[in-house]
Parts: sequence; C-alpha cells; structure tokens
Amino acid sequence: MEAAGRRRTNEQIARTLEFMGQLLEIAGEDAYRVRAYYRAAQEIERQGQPLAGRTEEELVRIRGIGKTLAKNIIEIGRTGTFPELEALRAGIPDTVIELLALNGVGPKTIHTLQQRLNIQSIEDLEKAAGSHRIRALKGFGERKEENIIRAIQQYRQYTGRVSRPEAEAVIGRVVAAFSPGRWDVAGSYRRGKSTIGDIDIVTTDRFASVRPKLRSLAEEMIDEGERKTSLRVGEMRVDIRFTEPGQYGSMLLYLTGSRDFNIRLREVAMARGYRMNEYGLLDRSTGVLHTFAGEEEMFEFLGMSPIPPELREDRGEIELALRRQLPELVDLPQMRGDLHVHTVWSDGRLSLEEVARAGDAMGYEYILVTDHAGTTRRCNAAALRKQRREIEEINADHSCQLLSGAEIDIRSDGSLSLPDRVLADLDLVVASVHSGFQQEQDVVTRKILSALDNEHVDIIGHPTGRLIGRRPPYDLDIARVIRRAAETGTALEINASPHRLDLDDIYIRQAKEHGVKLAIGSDSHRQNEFSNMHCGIMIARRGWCTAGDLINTFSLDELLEWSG
DNA sequence: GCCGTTTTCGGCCCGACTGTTTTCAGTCG
Repeated sequence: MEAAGRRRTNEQIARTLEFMGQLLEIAGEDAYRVRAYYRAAQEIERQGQPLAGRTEEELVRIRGIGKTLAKNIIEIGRTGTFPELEALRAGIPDTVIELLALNGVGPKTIHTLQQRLNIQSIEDLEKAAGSHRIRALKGFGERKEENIIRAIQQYRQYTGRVSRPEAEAVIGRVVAAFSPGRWDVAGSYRRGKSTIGDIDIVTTDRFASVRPKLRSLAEEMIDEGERKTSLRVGEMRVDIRFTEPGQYGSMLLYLTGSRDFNIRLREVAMARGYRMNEYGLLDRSTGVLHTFAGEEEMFEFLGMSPIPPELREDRGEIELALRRQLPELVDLPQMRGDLHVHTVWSDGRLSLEEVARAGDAMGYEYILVTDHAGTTRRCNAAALRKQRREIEEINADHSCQLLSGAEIDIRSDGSLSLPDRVLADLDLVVASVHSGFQQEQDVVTRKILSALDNEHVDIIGHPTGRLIGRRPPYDLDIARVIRRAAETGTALEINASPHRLDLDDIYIRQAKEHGVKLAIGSDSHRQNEFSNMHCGIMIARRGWCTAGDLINTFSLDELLEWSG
C-alpha cells in the first residue's frame, strides 16, 4: 500500500533540519547546537524506512535524535516546518543563506557583514567589495576582499559534480607533475562514487619539487603548503597531501574519507585510548605516536577488519568490521559475463565476431547481445531471427558464448517495442525507457511497472535514466519499482557506463535488501568500453553487493535457468 | 541539541592554511 496523502519523505525532513542548522549558524548560535541539527539530518538521510508518522518514543531511538528534535520532526511531518524554524527564518532572508555557498565565506563572516554593512545578498556583497567597504572592516583586509570577489565569480559559473572520466582527465594532468614515486588518488574517487566533486591525492613526493609544475598547470593555487596544497584545474579543486612513506597508510585512510566515516573511526580510536589523525594514532597516556605505512595495519591495530574504500560511508560498516563480520563484496574476477552490449546490428561499432573475441580475451563465459530492437527499428523481429542464426555459427568457434537478446523500448504509453511472441524466442530481454523523460512520476513509474509485469522481460535497463552532468533522472518512485521487481523476479540493471552508473549505490543496496537481483551491463558500443565493467563493480560494492546478488556471477546454465 | 564500560554535566574529531595580527579566528576538508 502506498502512503495516503502527501507524507514528507526522509529527504524532505533532512533538508528542513539542515536548513535550520544553517539558520542557527548565521544567527551566531552555539556551534554544537548547530551540529546537532546537521548530524540528525545526516542520520535521517540514511534511514531505510520513512520517518513520517512515527511517534516520539520511536524517533528518539535513532542516534542523534533527542526529545526536541523528535518533536520538530513530527511537526515537519505534519506541516513541513516547525515554529522555531519559522521564527528564525523571519529574520534571515534566503539571499543571505545563499552567501554560505561562497568559498571562504562562512557563517561568522556573514554575521559580521550583515551587522556592519547590512549585506543581504550576493549582489549587496559584490557592490560592497567593489567600493572597497569590506577591507575597511576590522578583521578584514584587502586580500579578503579580493577573495570574496573571486568567490562570487566562481559561484556564478559553478557546475557541480562531474563524471569519473572528467575527473580522470584532471588527475592525469596533475600526476604528470610528480616525480617517479608513490601516489594514490583518494577521496570520493577512490571510494568509487559515481560523481566526483573534487580530487584528493596522496604522494610521497615533495612540495618543493612539484610546485613549479603545479603552478604552471593550475588555473589558481588555492593553498600552498608543504604538507597540504590545493589548486584549481579547470573547474575542479584538487587537494594534495605530501607524506612520509612510513605514514602513508594513515594519510591515505584520512584522505579517502568519507568525512562521516573518519569521524566515527576517530571515536573508535578514542575509545581505545588513541587520538587519531593523518599521521597515525597517538597514545593518549604515553604520548607515543604509532605510525602506519599501510591502511590495513592501521585497521588491524584498532582491532577491526580492513574496510574496503567503497564501504567507507558510516552506513554500518564500522560496527561490522569491529565484529569482523564485513560482507565478502563482489569483485571483478567473479564476473562470468557482460549483460548489455551493442553491435553493428544497431548503434554499436562492433561485429558479433569482434564481441565474441573480446569475450574470449576477458575470460567471460557469455555476453548478452542487446541491440536496440523494435518493430519500427532497423533491428526488428526478422533481423533478430537472422542475428540468432549468426550467433549460433560464431559460438562454435569461441569459448565465450554470445546470447541472443535485445534492448527493447518501454514506450511512453507503457507498451513494449516488440510483441511477446518475438521476446519469447530471445535468451534474455532488457527493457529500457528511452522516451517520455518529462512525464509525471506516476506515469513513469507505472510504465516501468508494466514492463516488470511482462514475463519475458528479465532486466530493466538503466532504471532511472540519468546522464551524469547532462540529464537528471526521470521522476520515478524507485521504492515501488524495487518492490514490484522483487515480486516478479526481474533484475534491475547496474549500467556500468561511467556516464550513467544507473542504478546508483543507495538504490542498489535497497534493491539487494528486498531480494532483487542486479545485472551489470557495460553498455559497450566500442571495443574500449568493455572495461566499463570495473565501474559497475565499484558501484555494486558501494551497494554492499556480494557475488550472489549479481546474475553476472551465474554460470551460463544457471543464468538461462534463472531467466526461465 | 545530544549523550554516557571515566560522565545526568561537561564535553562534543582533528589538523592545515590563509589572512590579519603578533597569538589567533575563520574556513575547509
């Protein structure tokens, strides 16, 4: 049953509490009270079940939520806001809150600017800086004023997070500045996130030796220190930490994050009598600093299993590592095949023969050929019959067996682009949405539900339809889709193209927890795209997938039996 | 505002860099 009426989602509740935190900050309230709101918002975002409608007694059981926040959450559930927030908001315009987004401008600065110069918006701030009224303030100066002007310019052309290939282009330019030696990309890139906000790098190189090259390739040097240097390359911020080999492990651990993960891990260290930082573990009673060349030694020293980077989000992995009960995450060698590949029969560049040879080279048992197919497409029912005969001939000469499949369209009205009798002849069928991206949530959701209900459809391709940096996901009630997929035994795709990575990690985990199987597809159109598979594996690991969650780990016989 | 294998009060993760001042506040990750 769907919840009746318009119950607030956890996302909406979290945003409201976060907004309260920002208001409190600008109002100059106690920083710990501010943090309590942010912390509660984070905690709510990671709750699997909706909070709306829960009682105060139920809410205070959630970490970081006490009586006051529980009451506020209940009020948000009812009205979308709460009295304290409205009272504060009356005194602080939205345009003032927007100032928080400027680099180098924080709540204290905003508080002062508002009090002294009556700055109410970015426009006000720009005028004040232009007429040199900022530098006249006590505690401010010429440099601060220049930095504010630059921050406003950057904010206006800010583009947000980028795809992994875009980040890789920047990484390549930066590491070219290093001398031979050890370096690792850390941060969200190492954790395998689908989108990258900034780039973090650890190196044993010296600041002095890389400085000239960094200066010549950077658009801007943000910080220049011997331990920590930050620069801007194109639109991306790059943070570099220079470290000794003997402390490499603690630095890599620190810089990999996530932020929430680091905070929880420090609490674990604290409980064992250590103060944890990027240089090691400081014994609080003896003052001795224990150092670690590798991350694993540091985890073991704290009495826990090493945690794979993809899990480091403080979503329960620390507790499991302490009990040495971390899941055995799926890994690339367990993949027995690719379940989404295009050929020259639709918009791909590869012949069937080339796909089979690529499969042999990668050691796959099978590749599902999924050309775009439909009654009005070039690849129609007749073409598919011909393709199947060709596949059978090719399979005789290869250890990797091609499977006859198709990527069919889920049309705007919910119908499929091929009739059931054609689908019945295929080994596996992928059904994807390629049109109607602007439809309303209920319409989009229902057309995918009807595809799930078709007994011949085995996999829903790129379920949310997003293109990273280019197109947002269509408005979809994923929870409904996951529940129906569980009922019909249909798999959801993890499209491994780094420009899609769809499903994304949190939905993968939800699907897995509902018993829904997942299918990684590289969506290859060219030779070099088969390696997309490793991106799909990363996202699957971020979704806590073990081998059994992915139908790619099935043998050929198991796969065909699963599809029925 | 939250929380308790040192605690119901007094803490709350930790350090680097910049800018504005001469010892530190603010911001950031």
